[in-house]
Amino acid sequence: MAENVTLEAIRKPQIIDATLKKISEVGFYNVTMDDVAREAGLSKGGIAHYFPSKESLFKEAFRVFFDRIFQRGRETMDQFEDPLDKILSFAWLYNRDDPDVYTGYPLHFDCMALAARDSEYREIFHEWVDNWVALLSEALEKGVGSGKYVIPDIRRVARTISAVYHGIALRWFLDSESHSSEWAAESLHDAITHVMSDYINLE
Amino acid sequence: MAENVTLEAIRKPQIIDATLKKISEVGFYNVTMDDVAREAGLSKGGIAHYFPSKESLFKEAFRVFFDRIFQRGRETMDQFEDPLDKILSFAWLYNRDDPDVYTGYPLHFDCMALAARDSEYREIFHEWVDNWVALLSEALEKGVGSGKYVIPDIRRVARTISAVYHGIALRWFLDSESHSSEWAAESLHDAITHVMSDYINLE
DNA sequence: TGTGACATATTCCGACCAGTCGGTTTTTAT
DNA sequence: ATAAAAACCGACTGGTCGGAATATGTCACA
Repeated sequence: MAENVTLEAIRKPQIIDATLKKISEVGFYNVTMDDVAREAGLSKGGIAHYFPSKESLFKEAFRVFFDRIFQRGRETMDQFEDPLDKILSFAWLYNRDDPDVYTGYPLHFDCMALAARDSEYREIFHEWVDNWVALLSEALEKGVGSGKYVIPDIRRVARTISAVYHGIALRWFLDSESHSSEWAAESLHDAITHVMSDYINLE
Repeated sequence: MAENVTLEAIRKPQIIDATLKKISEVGFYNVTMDDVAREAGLSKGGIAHYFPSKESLFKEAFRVFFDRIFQRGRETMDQFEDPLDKILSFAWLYNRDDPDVYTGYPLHFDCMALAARDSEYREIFHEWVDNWVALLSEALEKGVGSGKYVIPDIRRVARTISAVYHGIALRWFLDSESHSSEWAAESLHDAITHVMSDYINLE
Protein backbone atom coordinates (compact mmCIF):
# COMPACT_ATOMS: atom_id res chain seq x y z
CA MET A 1 0.00 0.00 0.00
CA ALA A 2 2.83 2.35 0.82
CA GLU A 3 4.27 2.06 -2.69
CA ASN A 4 0.96 2.84 -4.28
CA VAL A 5 0.71 6.08 -2.38
CA THR A 6 4.38 6.81 -2.79
CA LEU A 7 4.47 6.82 -6.56
CA GLU A 8 1.66 9.31 -6.77
CA ALA A 9 3.35 11.33 -4.08
CA ILE A 10 6.45 11.45 -6.29
CA ARG A 11 4.78 11.99 -9.64
CA LYS A 12 2.42 14.76 -8.70
CA PRO A 13 5.11 17.10 -7.36
CA GLN A 14 7.30 16.11 -10.28
CA ILE A 15 4.59 17.13 -12.74
CA ILE A 16 3.74 20.26 -10.82
CA ASP A 17 7.36 21.34 -10.69
CA ALA A 18 7.67 20.83 -14.42
CA THR A 19 4.51 22.85 -14.94
CA LEU A 20 5.75 25.71 -12.81
CA LYS A 21 9.09 25.73 -14.56
CA LYS A 22 7.51 25.90 -18.00
CA ILE A 23 4.97 28.55 -17.05
CA SER A 24 7.72 30.66 -15.60
CA GLU A 25 9.78 30.26 -18.75
CA VAL A 26 7.28 30.83 -21.51
CA GLY A 27 4.12 32.07 -19.82
CA PHE A 28 0.85 30.47 -18.86
CA TYR A 29 -0.79 30.53 -22.26
CA ASN A 30 2.26 29.32 -24.15
CA VAL A 31 2.73 26.11 -22.21
CA THR A 32 1.46 22.97 -23.92
CA MET A 33 0.83 19.67 -22.23
CA ASP A 34 3.58 18.22 -24.39
CA ASP A 35 5.96 20.76 -22.88
CA VAL A 36 4.99 19.74 -19.40
CA ALA A 37 5.26 16.06 -20.24
CA ARG A 38 8.73 16.47 -21.74
CA GLU A 39 9.88 18.57 -18.81
CA ALA A 40 8.53 16.03 -16.34
CA GLY A 41 10.03 13.10 -18.25
CA LEU A 42 6.64 11.58 -18.97
CA SER A 43 4.22 11.43 -21.86
CA LYS A 44 0.98 13.28 -22.30
CA GLY A 45 -0.86 10.16 -21.32
CA GLY A 46 1.21 9.89 -18.20
CA ILE A 47 0.24 13.38 -17.15
CA ALA A 48 -3.39 12.64 -17.90
CA HIS A 49 -3.21 9.73 -15.53
CA TYR A 50 -2.58 12.09 -12.61
CA PHE A 51 -4.37 15.25 -13.65
CA PRO A 52 -7.73 15.21 -15.37
CA SER A 53 -7.23 18.44 -17.28
CA LYS A 54 -4.76 21.14 -18.08
CA GLU A 55 -6.83 23.60 -16.12
CA SER A 56 -6.84 21.63 -12.91
CA LEU A 57 -3.12 20.91 -13.17
CA PHE A 58 -2.29 24.56 -13.64
CA LYS A 59 -4.49 25.76 -10.82
CA GLU A 60 -3.02 23.16 -8.51
CA ALA A 61 0.46 24.24 -9.58
CA PHE A 62 -0.22 27.86 -8.69
CA ARG A 63 -1.56 26.89 -5.29
CA VAL A 64 1.50 24.80 -4.55
CA PHE A 65 3.78 27.57 -5.69
CA PHE A 66 2.20 30.27 -3.55
CA ASP A 67 2.17 28.00 -0.56
CA ARG A 68 5.83 27.23 -1.00
CA ILE A 69 6.85 30.88 -1.15
CA PHE A 70 4.66 31.72 1.80
CA GLN A 71 6.23 28.97 3.91
CA ARG A 72 9.61 30.48 3.19
CA GLY A 73 8.32 33.85 4.30
CA ARG A 74 7.12 32.42 7.56
CA GLU A 75 10.39 30.64 8.25
CA THR A 76 12.41 33.77 7.52
CA MET A 77 10.23 35.99 9.65
CA ASP A 78 10.38 33.56 12.56
CA GLN A 79 14.11 34.05 12.76
CA PHE A 80 13.66 37.59 14.03
CA GLU A 81 12.52 38.75 17.41
CA ASP A 82 11.96 42.47 17.06
CA PRO A 83 8.62 43.32 15.42
CA LEU A 84 10.14 45.85 13.03
CA ASP A 85 12.81 43.36 12.04
CA LYS A 86 10.09 40.83 11.37
CA ILE A 87 8.21 43.26 9.20
CA LEU A 88 11.33 44.04 7.22
CA SER A 89 12.41 40.40 6.98
CA PHE A 90 10.98 39.82 3.53
CA ALA A 91 13.72 41.66 1.72
CA TRP A 92 14.87 38.30 0.28
CA LEU A 93 12.01 38.83 -2.15
CA TYR A 94 14.26 41.45 -3.74
CA ASN A 95 17.15 39.11 -4.39
CA ARG A 96 17.45 38.26 -8.06
CA ASP A 97 19.91 35.42 -7.46
CA ASP A 98 17.40 33.44 -5.48
CA PRO A 99 15.89 30.75 -7.73
CA ASP A 100 12.49 30.95 -6.02
CA VAL A 101 12.47 34.67 -6.67
CA TYR A 102 13.78 34.47 -10.20
CA THR A 103 11.25 31.91 -11.37
CA GLY A 104 8.56 33.07 -9.00
CA TYR A 105 7.87 36.55 -10.28
CA PRO A 106 6.80 35.56 -13.78
CA LEU A 107 4.38 33.09 -12.23
CA HIS A 108 3.16 35.82 -9.99
CA PHE A 109 2.45 38.16 -12.87
CA ASP A 110 0.61 35.46 -14.74
CA CYS A 111 -1.53 34.82 -11.73
CA MET A 112 -2.46 38.47 -11.47
CA ALA A 113 -3.35 38.72 -15.15
CA LEU A 114 -5.52 35.63 -14.76
CA ALA A 115 -7.06 36.98 -11.58
CA ALA A 116 -8.15 40.09 -13.45
CA ARG A 117 -10.79 37.99 -15.28
CA ASP A 118 -11.06 34.60 -13.60
CA SER A 119 -12.64 34.37 -10.17
CA GLU A 120 -10.81 31.17 -9.28
CA TYR A 121 -7.46 32.81 -9.81
CA ARG A 122 -8.76 35.84 -7.97
CA GLU A 123 -9.41 33.51 -5.07
CA ILE A 124 -5.89 32.12 -5.28
CA PHE A 125 -4.52 35.64 -5.29
CA HIS A 126 -6.74 36.62 -2.41
CA GLU A 127 -5.46 33.74 -0.29
CA TRP A 128 -1.91 34.68 -1.12
CA VAL A 129 -2.45 38.27 -0.02
CA ASP A 130 -4.39 37.20 3.02
CA ASN A 131 -1.59 34.94 4.16
CA TRP A 132 0.96 37.71 4.01
CA VAL A 133 -1.33 40.14 5.74
CA ALA A 134 -1.91 37.60 8.50
CA LEU A 135 1.82 37.07 8.86
CA LEU A 136 2.52 40.78 9.08
CA SER A 137 -0.36 41.15 11.49
CA GLU A 138 1.29 38.62 13.79
CA ALA A 139 4.42 40.72 13.86
CA LEU A 140 2.47 43.90 14.52
CA GLU A 141 0.48 42.14 17.22
CA LYS A 142 3.71 41.22 18.91
CA GLY A 143 4.82 44.85 18.78
CA VAL A 144 1.56 45.92 20.36
CA GLY A 145 1.78 43.19 22.98
CA SER A 146 5.24 44.26 24.04
CA GLY A 147 4.09 47.86 24.36
CA LYS A 148 6.31 49.14 21.57
CA TYR A 149 3.46 50.13 19.29
CA VAL A 150 -0.11 51.31 19.59
CA ILE A 151 -2.11 50.33 16.52
CA PRO A 152 -5.85 50.90 16.22
CA ASP A 153 -6.42 48.57 13.25
CA ILE A 154 -3.65 46.05 12.84
CA ARG A 155 -4.84 44.34 9.69
CA ARG A 156 -5.36 47.62 7.94
CA VAL A 157 -1.76 48.61 8.59
CA ALA A 158 -0.60 45.14 7.61
CA ARG A 159 -2.38 45.52 4.29
CA THR A 160 -0.68 48.82 3.65
CA ILE A 161 2.75 47.42 4.44
CA SER A 162 2.10 44.40 2.28
CA ALA A 163 1.00 46.60 -0.60
CA VAL A 164 4.15 48.67 -0.34
CA TYR A 165 6.24 45.50 -0.53
CA HIS A 166 4.28 44.50 -3.58
CA GLY A 167 4.58 47.81 -5.39
CA ILE A 168 8.29 48.00 -4.93
CA ALA A 169 8.65 44.38 -6.02
CA LEU A 170 6.81 45.08 -9.27
CA ARG A 171 9.07 47.87 -10.33
CA TRP A 172 12.19 46.14 -9.15
CA PHE A 173 11.49 43.04 -11.19
CA LEU A 174 9.99 44.47 -14.36
CA ASP A 175 12.11 47.59 -14.72
CA SER A 176 15.36 46.58 -13.14
CA GLU A 177 17.41 49.06 -15.18
CA SER A 178 15.81 51.93 -13.30
CA HIS A 179 15.09 50.12 -10.05
CA SER A 180 18.11 48.52 -8.43
CA SER A 181 18.03 46.14 -5.53
CA GLU A 182 19.48 48.93 -3.41
CA TRP A 183 16.65 51.21 -4.40
CA ALA A 184 14.18 48.49 -3.46
CA ALA A 185 15.76 47.85 -0.07
CA GLU A 186 16.02 51.53 0.78
CA SER A 187 12.56 52.42 -0.46
CA LEU A 188 11.09 49.59 1.51
CA HIS A 189 12.92 50.53 4.67
CA ASP A 190 12.02 54.21 4.32
CA ALA A 191 8.36 53.66 3.60
CA ILE A 192 7.83 51.05 6.29
CA THR A 193 9.63 52.88 9.07
CA HIS A 194 7.78 56.06 8.19
CA VAL A 195 4.42 54.39 8.22
CA MET A 196 5.25 52.70 11.51
CA SER A 197 6.43 55.93 13.10
CA ASP A 198 2.79 56.91 13.53
CA TYR A 199 2.20 53.98 15.81
CA ILE A 200 5.17 54.15 18.14
CA ASN A 201 4.04 54.13 21.74
CA LEU A 202 5.06 57.45 23.27
CA GLU A 203 4.23 56.50 26.84
CA MET B 1 -6.03 63.35 -50.49
CA ALA B 2 -7.66 64.39 -47.26
CA GLU B 3 -10.21 61.59 -47.48
CA ASN B 4 -7.60 58.96 -47.98
CA VAL B 5 -5.69 60.04 -44.93
CA THR B 6 -8.85 60.60 -42.97
CA LEU B 7 -10.18 57.11 -43.38
CA GLU B 8 -7.01 55.61 -42.04
CA ALA B 9 -7.10 58.12 -39.22
CA ILE B 10 -10.57 56.87 -38.36
CA ARG B 11 -10.02 53.17 -38.90
CA LYS B 12 -6.79 52.75 -36.97
CA PRO B 13 -8.14 54.16 -33.70
CA GLN B 14 -11.35 52.26 -34.31
CA ILE B 15 -9.45 49.00 -34.63
CA ILE B 16 -7.19 49.80 -31.71
CA ASP B 17 -10.12 50.63 -29.48
CA ALA B 18 -11.77 47.37 -30.40
CA THR B 19 -8.55 45.54 -29.64
CA LEU B 20 -8.20 47.18 -26.25
CA LYS B 21 -11.78 46.43 -25.38
CA LYS B 22 -11.46 42.76 -26.26
CA ILE B 23 -8.13 42.33 -24.49
CA SER B 24 -9.57 43.92 -21.41
CA GLU B 25 -12.58 41.63 -21.54
CA VAL B 26 -11.07 38.25 -22.22
CA GLY B 27 -7.33 38.66 -21.88
CA PHE B 28 -4.47 39.06 -24.32
CA TYR B 29 -4.11 35.42 -25.29
CA ASN B 30 -7.81 34.79 -25.68
CA VAL B 31 -8.45 37.50 -28.25
CA THR B 32 -8.71 36.32 -31.83
CA MET B 33 -8.48 38.48 -34.89
CA ASP B 34 -12.08 37.56 -35.61
CA ASP B 35 -13.06 39.01 -32.26
CA VAL B 36 -11.29 42.25 -33.02
CA ALA B 37 -12.82 42.42 -36.47
CA ARG B 38 -16.33 41.85 -35.15
CA GLU B 39 -15.85 44.39 -32.38
CA ALA B 40 -14.50 46.94 -34.84
CA GLY B 41 -17.29 46.26 -37.32
CA LEU B 42 -14.87 45.12 -40.00
CA SER B 43 -13.69 41.82 -41.38
CA LYS B 44 -10.37 40.12 -40.80
CA GLY B 45 -9.24 41.34 -44.18
CA GLY B 46 -10.12 44.87 -43.22
CA ILE B 47 -7.95 44.65 -40.14
CA ALA B 48 -5.13 43.16 -42.16
CA HIS B 49 -5.27 46.14 -44.45
CA TYR B 50 -4.22 48.47 -41.64
CA PHE B 51 -2.11 46.22 -39.44
CA PRO B 52 0.33 43.72 -40.87
CA SER B 53 0.09 41.28 -37.98
CA LYS B 54 -1.68 40.54 -34.77
CA GLU B 55 1.51 41.18 -32.87
CA SER B 56 2.05 44.67 -34.24
CA LEU B 57 -1.58 45.60 -33.71
CA PHE B 58 -1.52 44.49 -30.10
CA LYS B 59 1.73 46.26 -29.30
CA GLU B 60 0.47 49.44 -30.89
CA ALA B 61 -2.74 49.12 -28.91
CA PHE B 62 -0.84 48.89 -25.65
CA ARG B 63 1.22 51.92 -26.48
CA VAL B 64 -1.87 53.95 -27.33
CA PHE B 65 -3.57 52.83 -24.15
CA PHE B 66 -0.71 53.75 -21.86
CA ASP B 67 -0.30 57.07 -23.53
CA ARG B 68 -3.98 57.85 -23.11
CA ILE B 69 -3.97 57.11 -19.40
CA PHE B 70 -0.80 59.05 -18.91
CA GLN B 71 -2.25 62.10 -20.64
CA ARG B 72 -5.14 61.99 -18.23
CA GLY B 73 -2.71 61.85 -15.35
CA ARG B 74 -0.93 64.92 -16.60
CA GLU B 75 -4.13 66.87 -17.08
CA THR B 76 -5.36 66.00 -13.62
CA MET B 77 -2.11 66.87 -11.95
CA ASP B 78 -1.92 70.20 -13.74
CA GLN B 79 -5.11 71.26 -12.03
CA PHE B 80 -3.33 71.48 -8.71
CA GLU B 81 -0.85 74.05 -7.50
CA ASP B 82 0.52 72.69 -4.26
CA PRO B 83 3.24 70.06 -4.81
CA LEU B 84 1.76 67.62 -2.30
CA ASP B 85 -1.67 68.01 -3.89
CA LYS B 86 -0.11 67.28 -7.24
CA ILE B 87 1.54 64.15 -5.91
CA LEU B 88 -1.73 62.95 -4.44
CA SER B 89 -3.76 63.90 -7.51
CA PHE B 90 -3.76 60.41 -9.02
CA ALA B 91 -6.35 59.02 -6.66
CA TRP B 92 -8.76 58.82 -9.61
CA LEU B 93 -6.84 55.65 -10.42
CA TYR B 94 -8.71 54.14 -7.47
CA ASN B 95 -12.16 54.88 -8.81
CA ARG B 96 -13.88 51.75 -10.02
CA ASP B 97 -16.65 53.65 -11.76
CA ASP B 98 -14.26 55.31 -14.17
CA PRO B 99 -14.34 53.43 -17.50
CA ASP B 100 -10.66 54.06 -18.16
CA VAL B 101 -9.87 52.56 -14.81
CA TYR B 102 -12.26 49.67 -15.07
CA THR B 103 -11.05 48.51 -18.46
CA GLY B 104 -7.51 49.71 -17.92
CA TYR B 105 -6.37 47.50 -15.09
CA PRO B 106 -6.82 44.19 -16.87
CA LEU B 107 -4.79 45.56 -19.75
CA HIS B 108 -2.21 46.67 -17.28
CA PHE B 109 -1.89 43.21 -15.74
CA ASP B 110 -1.57 41.63 -19.14
CA CYS B 111 1.20 44.02 -20.01
CA MET B 112 3.11 43.13 -16.88
CA ALA B 113 2.75 39.41 -17.47
CA LEU B 114 4.02 39.93 -21.01
CA ALA B 115 6.84 42.15 -19.80
CA ALA B 116 8.05 39.37 -17.54
CA ARG B 117 9.25 37.47 -20.64
CA ASP B 118 9.16 39.77 -23.63
CA SER B 119 11.65 42.61 -23.87
CA GLU B 120 9.42 44.71 -26.12
CA TYR B 121 6.66 44.71 -23.55
CA ARG B 122 9.26 45.35 -20.89
CA GLU B 123 10.17 48.43 -22.87
CA ILE B 124 6.54 49.53 -23.02
CA PHE B 125 6.23 49.04 -19.29
CA HIS B 126 9.47 50.90 -18.71
CA GLU B 127 8.22 53.91 -20.65
CA TRP B 128 4.99 53.87 -18.74
CA VAL B 129 6.81 53.88 -15.41
CA ASP B 130 9.28 56.46 -16.60
CA ASN B 131 6.51 58.81 -17.62
CA TRP B 132 4.90 58.69 -14.22
CA VAL B 133 8.20 59.11 -12.46
CA ALA B 134 8.95 62.14 -14.62
CA LEU B 135 5.54 63.60 -13.84
CA LEU B 136 5.98 63.10 -10.11
CA SER B 137 9.48 64.50 -10.37
CA GLU B 138 8.07 67.69 -11.85
CA ALA B 139 5.83 68.10 -8.83
CA LEU B 140 8.66 67.42 -6.43
CA GLU B 141 10.87 69.81 -8.34
CA LYS B 142 8.26 72.49 -7.89
CA GLY B 143 8.20 71.83 -4.16
CA VAL B 144 11.96 72.17 -3.99
CA GLY B 145 11.88 75.33 -6.11
CA SER B 146 9.38 76.98 -3.81
CA GLY B 147 11.48 76.11 -0.79
CA LYS B 148 8.92 73.79 0.74
CA TYR B 149 11.03 70.66 0.37
CA VAL B 150 14.67 69.69 0.35
CA ILE B 151 15.20 66.52 -1.66
CA PRO B 152 18.65 65.10 -2.41
CA ASP B 153 17.56 62.73 -5.19
CA ILE B 154 14.22 63.70 -6.68
CA ARG B 155 13.80 60.84 -9.13
CA ARG B 156 14.59 58.28 -6.48
CA VAL B 157 11.80 59.63 -4.29
CA ALA B 158 9.49 59.85 -7.27
CA ARG B 159 10.12 56.19 -7.99
CA THR B 160 9.26 55.25 -4.46
CA ILE B 161 6.03 57.24 -4.51
CA SER B 162 5.09 55.79 -7.86
CA ALA B 163 5.75 52.27 -6.58
CA VAL B 164 3.52 52.87 -3.57
CA TYR B 165 0.72 53.99 -5.87
CA HIS B 166 1.21 50.86 -7.89
CA GLY B 167 1.25 48.46 -4.97
CA ILE B 168 -1.93 49.86 -3.50
CA ALA B 169 -3.58 49.79 -6.92
CA LEU B 170 -2.81 46.11 -7.34
CA ARG B 171 -4.44 45.06 -4.13
CA TRP B 172 -7.33 47.42 -4.56
CA PHE B 173 -8.22 46.07 -7.97
CA LEU B 174 -7.52 42.36 -7.59
CA ASP B 175 -8.71 41.84 -4.04
CA SER B 176 -11.41 44.44 -3.67
CA GLU B 177 -13.26 42.49 -1.00
CA SER B 178 -10.43 43.13 1.43
CA HIS B 179 -9.18 46.42 -0.01
CA SER B 180 -11.80 49.11 -0.28
CA SER B 181 -11.42 52.37 -2.11
CA GLU B 182 -11.29 54.06 1.27
CA TRP B 183 -8.44 51.84 2.32
CA ALA B 184 -6.62 52.70 -0.90
CA ALA B 185 -7.11 56.44 -0.48
CA GLU B 186 -6.08 56.42 3.16
CA SER B 187 -3.11 54.12 2.68
CA LEU B 188 -1.89 56.25 -0.16
CA HIS B 189 -2.24 59.45 1.79
CA ASP B 190 -0.57 58.01 4.87
CA ALA B 191 2.35 56.48 3.04
CA ILE B 192 3.02 59.47 0.81
CA THR B 193 2.81 62.12 3.51
CA HIS B 194 5.04 60.05 5.74
CA VAL B 195 7.65 59.55 3.09
CA MET B 196 7.52 63.25 2.24
CA SER B 197 7.85 64.28 5.87
CA ASP B 198 11.54 63.46 5.65
CA TYR B 199 12.05 66.13 3.05
CA ILE B 200 10.18 69.08 4.53
CA ASN B 201 12.38 72.15 4.66
CA LEU B 202 12.85 73.05 8.31
CA GLU B 203 14.47 76.43 7.65
C1' DT C 1 -17.37 55.66 -69.28
C1' DG C 2 -13.38 53.22 -68.29
C1' DT C 3 -9.50 52.30 -65.26
C1' DG C 4 -6.79 51.54 -61.41
C1' DA C 5 -5.84 52.18 -56.54
C1' DC C 6 -7.72 51.51 -52.30
C1' DA C 7 -10.93 49.23 -48.99
C1' DT C 8 -13.30 45.42 -47.43
C1' DA C 9 -15.26 40.65 -47.43
C1' DT C 10 -14.91 35.72 -48.11
C1' DT C 11 -12.61 31.53 -48.43
C1' DC C 12 -9.16 28.55 -47.45
C1' DC C 13 -4.78 26.36 -45.69
C1' DG C 14 -1.50 24.82 -42.56
C1' DA C 15 0.05 24.73 -37.94
C1' DC C 16 -1.04 23.84 -33.42
C1' DC C 17 -3.01 21.71 -29.39
C1' DA C 18 -6.04 19.47 -25.58
C1' DG C 19 -8.02 15.54 -24.71
C1' DT C 20 -9.05 10.59 -25.93
C1' DC C 21 -8.19 5.91 -26.36
C1' DG C 22 -6.29 1.41 -27.49
C1' DG C 23 -2.61 -0.87 -26.25
C1' DT C 24 1.86 -1.91 -23.67
C1' DT C 25 4.70 -2.27 -19.72
C1' DT C 26 5.32 -2.51 -14.87
C1' DT C 27 3.83 -3.38 -10.34
C1' DT C 28 1.08 -5.69 -6.92
C1' DA C 29 -1.77 -9.30 -5.09
C1' DT C 30 -2.93 -14.00 -4.71
C1' DA D 1 3.19 -18.43 -11.55
C1' DT D 2 -0.49 -15.90 -12.84
C1' DA D 3 -4.09 -12.73 -12.74
C1' DA D 4 -5.40 -8.11 -11.94
C1' DA D 5 -4.51 -3.46 -11.48
C1' DA D 6 -1.88 0.60 -12.04
C1' DA D 7 1.14 3.36 -14.72
C1' DC D 8 2.37 4.92 -18.92
C1' DC D 9 2.82 5.68 -24.00
C1' DG D 10 1.92 7.98 -28.38
C1' DA D 11 -1.02 8.16 -32.39
C1' DC D 12 -5.18 10.18 -33.54
C1' DT D 13 -9.27 13.43 -33.55
C1' DG D 14 -11.76 17.47 -33.60
C1' DG D 15 -11.44 22.00 -33.32
C1' DT D 16 -9.20 26.67 -33.37
C1' DC D 17 -6.72 30.35 -35.21
C1' DG D 18 -3.49 33.46 -37.85
C1' DG D 19 -2.40 34.66 -42.08
C1' DA D 20 -2.61 34.35 -47.05
C1' DA D 21 -5.07 34.31 -51.23
C1' DT D 22 -8.82 35.63 -53.69
C1' DA D 23 -13.07 38.07 -54.72
C1' DT D 24 -15.98 42.08 -54.50
C1' DG D 25 -17.01 46.77 -53.94
C1' DT D 26 -16.03 51.84 -54.19
C1' DC D 27 -14.49 55.98 -55.85
C1' DA D 28 -11.41 59.45 -57.90
C1' DC D 29 -10.09 60.95 -62.12
C1' DA D 30 -8.82 60.79 -66.91
